[in-house]
Amino acid sequence: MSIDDSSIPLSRKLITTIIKKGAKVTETISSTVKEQGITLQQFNVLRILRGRKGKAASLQDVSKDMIHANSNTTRVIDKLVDKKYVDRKQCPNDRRQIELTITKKGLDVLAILDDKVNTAEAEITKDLNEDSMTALINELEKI
Amino acid sequence: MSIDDSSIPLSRKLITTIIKKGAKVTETISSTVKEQGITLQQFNVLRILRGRKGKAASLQDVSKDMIHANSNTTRVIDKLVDKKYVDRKQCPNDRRQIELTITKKGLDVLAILDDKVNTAEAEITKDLNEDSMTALINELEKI
DNA sequence: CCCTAATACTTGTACAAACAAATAACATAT
DNA sequence: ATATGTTATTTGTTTGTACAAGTATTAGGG
Repeated sequence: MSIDDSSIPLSRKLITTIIKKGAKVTETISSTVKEQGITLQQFNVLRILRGRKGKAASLQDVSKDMIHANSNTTRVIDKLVDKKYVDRKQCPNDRRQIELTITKKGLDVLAILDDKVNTAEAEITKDLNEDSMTALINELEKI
Repeated sequence: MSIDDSSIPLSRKLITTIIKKGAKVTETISSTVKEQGITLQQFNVLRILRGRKGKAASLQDVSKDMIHANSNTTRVIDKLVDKKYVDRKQCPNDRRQIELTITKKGLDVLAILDDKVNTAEAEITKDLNEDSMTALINELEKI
């Protein structure tokens, strides 16, 4: 029973692997963006806002693309506003909503990080070719 | 440029997928073990100790198999000792070390959770066959 | 209009993780 | 024996996450 791993269901092995690799990748990218003093969550928000190309986003718009979407989104954005990477103002049409836009300063930070993150990502996936990556993505999407 | 995703490197797409799926799987298993009032970290420690089949483990032994191995391991174990799921005593040969063993009560909790976790894991991987899972594990190990 | 419900966001609190420093016990060299 | 360094574990502090409740604004039915 402990001679090999045959007693461990394959699904458990896969799930353990996904959890561990997820944690490893998260930590690698986190430490990369931390060089510019931001967290992975903050980095993701900045990228989401940049992706809107000037169009304002509400808090919900941002939340739904985040990994841990919840009430803490407000506080993640607080930090970005403090750093002047994001502008937040009340939406005139619906005063419950907020309008979020990335600032020039925010874009500058992203520009610096783009290269470093690309490099980190390439390093992580260096032992995989394009076909492997495509296959991995497709299979992981079934989970 | 925004008509399809061709401007996004494949490695980034893969890494985003791994991070998201890792978070999703972590949350699913976490909420399963929470039914018995323990966290995923505590659950992992219990399984590590069970795997030693009576042989005592030091804090380091446990730490090196944990996902977030660090100083907080002490506090994770504190909780398990409080719940009487784990015994902790000083090692007589080297009084710096501690000897950790799982109690009957700890084994009982694991027995209850085994079924539930197996079910959750099977549910997560239900759209994958054995070959896909094996392939996934092998490819993920390259990361 | 007024009341109730729904929506959008914020705040409070408890718990967990990251990072750094501290304590205690042992090992080695003198 | 004593000082020095190393190992094993613990503690302190700050930041991040989960969960629940609160506030403000709008929408819709009478």
